[in-house]
Amino acid sequence: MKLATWNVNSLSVRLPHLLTWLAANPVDALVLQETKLTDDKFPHAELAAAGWQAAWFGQKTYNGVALLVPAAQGSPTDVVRNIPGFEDEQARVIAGTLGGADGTRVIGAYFPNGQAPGTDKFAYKIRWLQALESWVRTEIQAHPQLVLMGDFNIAPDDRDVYDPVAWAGQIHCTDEERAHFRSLLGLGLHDAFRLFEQAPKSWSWWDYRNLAFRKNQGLRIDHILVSDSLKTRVTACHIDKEPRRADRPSDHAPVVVTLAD
DNA sequence: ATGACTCCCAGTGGGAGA
Repeated sequence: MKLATWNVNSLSVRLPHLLTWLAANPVDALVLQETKLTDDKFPHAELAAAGWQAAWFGQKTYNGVALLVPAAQGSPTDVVRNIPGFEDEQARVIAGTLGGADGTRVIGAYFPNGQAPGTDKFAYKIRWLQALESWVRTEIQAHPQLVLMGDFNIAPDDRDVYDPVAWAGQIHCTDEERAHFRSLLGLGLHDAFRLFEQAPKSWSWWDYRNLAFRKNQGLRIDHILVSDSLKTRVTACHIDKEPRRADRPSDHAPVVVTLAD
């Protein structure tokens, strides 16, 4: 089984890239972030024509998430949009269960950016992280086979940052954000990427500016966390840089995890 | 260099992203 996450930075702009990627990477589930589409504009017909069914949850201009699975597969069940009990005007979370009630729980999330420590947006990021943690705690109890993946907007460690000195204490790299990432791990989740030896300077995002991709100056902020019971089945996890080389690419690359059946 | 690019909604500029 393969599961993946990708921040597409506008699904209307990136739909051709997405269809190309899906054709070459027939995953069992893909979560998208930053679709930037209201629900009435979600391209479900184009995806269906390519063999993919979807659940989606979006808004105008910002945010927006989706969960894609092959049309031949059973539809995800118990689909949840945003964090239950957490009032939020922003569309950031979509969850569904694959393979029936005792199957794999997939949570796709677009974590808040947070702008800068001390701002209202940072305070919102922290509140959102606290709400996510308490919800995921109960979700793992209900669904031991759980994966939490998406654009976390947190670089967990200095090795996930191209210039840790320049980024010290900056957004994505603050102690407070990193402590929340560790809190998620404390729920019994594991960073699938770090279960394996990886090349140094592995990033999932590169700024559009400054020739950052060409110079490989980026951050690893897109993650796949797997629960204890899934961890034993994980056989690989990689970042697919190929779509970042395309014309008009997203600034993020997909992350893919492979699990033994 | 408080930049650099890209997206969006707007509307001939500005906010947000990371």
